[in-house]
Amino acid sequence: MATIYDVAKRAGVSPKTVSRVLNGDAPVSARTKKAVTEAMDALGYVPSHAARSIKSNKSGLIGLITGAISNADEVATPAGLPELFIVQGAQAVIEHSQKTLLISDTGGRLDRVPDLIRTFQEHRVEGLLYIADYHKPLDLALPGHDIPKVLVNCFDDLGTPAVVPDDEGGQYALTKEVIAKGHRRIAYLTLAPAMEATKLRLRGFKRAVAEAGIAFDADLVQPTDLFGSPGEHQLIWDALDKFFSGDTPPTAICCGNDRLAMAVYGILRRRGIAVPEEVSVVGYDDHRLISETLYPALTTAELPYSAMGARAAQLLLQILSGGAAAPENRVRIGGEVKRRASLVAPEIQNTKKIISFKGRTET
Amino acid sequence: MATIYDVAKRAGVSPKTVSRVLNGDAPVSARTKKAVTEAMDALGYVPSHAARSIKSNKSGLIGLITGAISNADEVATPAGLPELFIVQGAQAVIEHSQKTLLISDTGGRLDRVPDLIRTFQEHRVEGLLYIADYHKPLDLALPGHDIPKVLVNCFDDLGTPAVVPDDEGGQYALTKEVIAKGHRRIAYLTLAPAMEATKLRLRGFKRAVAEAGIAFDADLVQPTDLFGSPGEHQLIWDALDKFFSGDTPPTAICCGNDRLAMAVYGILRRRGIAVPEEVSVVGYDDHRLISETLYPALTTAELPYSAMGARAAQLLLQILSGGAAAPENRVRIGGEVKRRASLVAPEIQNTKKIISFKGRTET
DNA sequence: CGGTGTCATGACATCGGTGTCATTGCGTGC
DNA sequence: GCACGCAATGACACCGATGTCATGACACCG
Repeated sequence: MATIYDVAKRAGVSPKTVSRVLNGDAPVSARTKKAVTEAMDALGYVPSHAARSIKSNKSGLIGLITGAISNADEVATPAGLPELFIVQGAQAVIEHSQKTLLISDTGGRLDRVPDLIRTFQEHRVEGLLYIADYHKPLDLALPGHDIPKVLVNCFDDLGTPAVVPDDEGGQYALTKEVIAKGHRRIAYLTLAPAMEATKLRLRGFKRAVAEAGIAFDADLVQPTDLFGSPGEHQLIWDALDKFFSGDTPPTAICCGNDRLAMAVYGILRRRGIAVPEEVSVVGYDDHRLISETLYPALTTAELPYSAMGARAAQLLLQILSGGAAAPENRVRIGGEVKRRASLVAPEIQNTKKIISFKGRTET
Repeated sequence: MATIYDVAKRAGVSPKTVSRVLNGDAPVSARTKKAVTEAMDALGYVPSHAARSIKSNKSGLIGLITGAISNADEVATPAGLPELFIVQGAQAVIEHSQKTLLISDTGGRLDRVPDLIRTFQEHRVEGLLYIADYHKPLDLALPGHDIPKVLVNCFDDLGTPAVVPDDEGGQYALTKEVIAKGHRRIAYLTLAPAMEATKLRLRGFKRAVAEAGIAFDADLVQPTDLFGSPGEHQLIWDALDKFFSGDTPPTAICCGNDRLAMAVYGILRRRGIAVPEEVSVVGYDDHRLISETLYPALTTAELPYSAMGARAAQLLLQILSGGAAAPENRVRIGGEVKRRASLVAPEIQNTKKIISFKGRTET
């Protein structure tokens, strides 16, 4: 690879002058500039990042640690793949900041994190984004005390800046939406009770129900945690069985995430219960691959991963530029309720169970 | 950040000796080694990658270009998210090679690729993996002639090494599986006809059908291309309508991908046709989020993205180490047929349409 | 006991850029 | 006509590592 010396020799100037043309930080005559530019083109010269950063002591790199790439085939992980949207959001912001994102993957193994951070340190990253696969307390002590960090989708109790989803607010808004349609008997198939998201969302669910003057019925809340395990479908089956064997079955079912809703669709079909004609179903996440493709399309609460990534990146850049020192160290990002065909008013349920195949119109 | 000089001063040795301890490339007395190690720990010293690479003229970096991260919410893209599994496969191999993967994202915009490659050149990447979002001819001329490259999920006509899925073989094997169950009337909802995958898979489908002595019925093949568009469900609905309004409706439906199969499940349910009791359904991709979660679970052909990524990375590393110059420049990777509940023999169809809700056992 | 080989270590140059300071040439004001 | 200022450029040191070569201290051999 050509160096600045090669360019200088070819253009008949000193290396320093080539440097000036590159950076435009000092006056260079038009003639000289032209000669240098031509020499650079002829040689295919590209400046060496390494040489620059060694002198300036600035790498222009932002490290990002995620398990998303390796978790991608881990159906067992509750949130699963969408974590990548966080990466996407961060990438979009970093891209506009003259910095380069260095993405590393844990390979799903937390014990690799220290190695990854070590590699980042070798590259002298200026800041670090740590992305958890789902909303939870940080599950390890991050080394690299001197690197500014922003946590995403997780949080610690040391005051490290963190960006998390507003799970309570999201489930609250979604439940309000269900209630607004007229539902009073609302079942809730939650994710694992120990999960942060489950705790927060259940709080939002209860708040919405209470505000509507509906008595909370614990029998209508069932955890279905064995995600991706062979017994999962059976667990959901049993939970639905409980709901529908009671005297007053629910007219709407909230699901812990869209994936769960997808399984519920299939099991309800086998059970002979039509969605949304006999029961409305809503999810959580707005995993569009699921929510938009399911038939009928799924009403769900958006898990604002992309916005979280973007916000975290902004926060980090702000910290790096010496900006306002963490005003609040945990930022909660809210998402929208996505209204689709799976949620309808209970009054119109049971009125159009027979749908003609032909002549049907798309809603 | 501490330098090798700081460490040397603290340990009372020369910088070169510290270097020797770091690299273990020359004998150092045990006493000295201990002093140096302690100094490094005390100062939190981490060697500078930039300084190393400037001297050795080796960056140890492999560039990877993908649109996966940004495409992640693009339901409209046929293959969509799974492209990430390619990244995962590559990552896993690179990780074991003492190299660091530099991942960049096109943001879905091909015109950004030259910029990304320029950034890679500044970092002096030693090789480049270019990953397309679905199997297709390379859609742009890649700059950076002097960088060894491997294409993944795409190919050009310049002889650049490429790793692609064996679409024909995959559909052939899957169709053979359907036929082996006893099906003779097999419908096929394809992806867009112009797609590479569609052409190849259709070839595999026809080959399997022909080998079984089944006459190819063009009416049973319907393209359903408007992916993710609002009219998509309608298009599938119409195609299914055609299939089932004939005299001898199909007993099995092959779908262009798992997402399509998911939509088919919902529409068949609305139509009152049970899967797999009345019709078997198979997909393509083995997008596990879908194939394992759908109820009943989906029989499908694996799109071996992870293996493709791994193979491509191996190939690139081999080229970098001056290994065998591209023996064959297009490597086709085959995937397995994943047998799940959605495909059953036609004889047993229609025999168990009524399933009791309770007492059911998981298969 | 002197020559020789090995071990352990350091001095110095070098990689590809950039910061600092010096130098040259030319127009301008008095 | 001379001092001065500014534009344009170059010489040189330096960033943090490592390669090359030299050096001093021993041990071993004849």
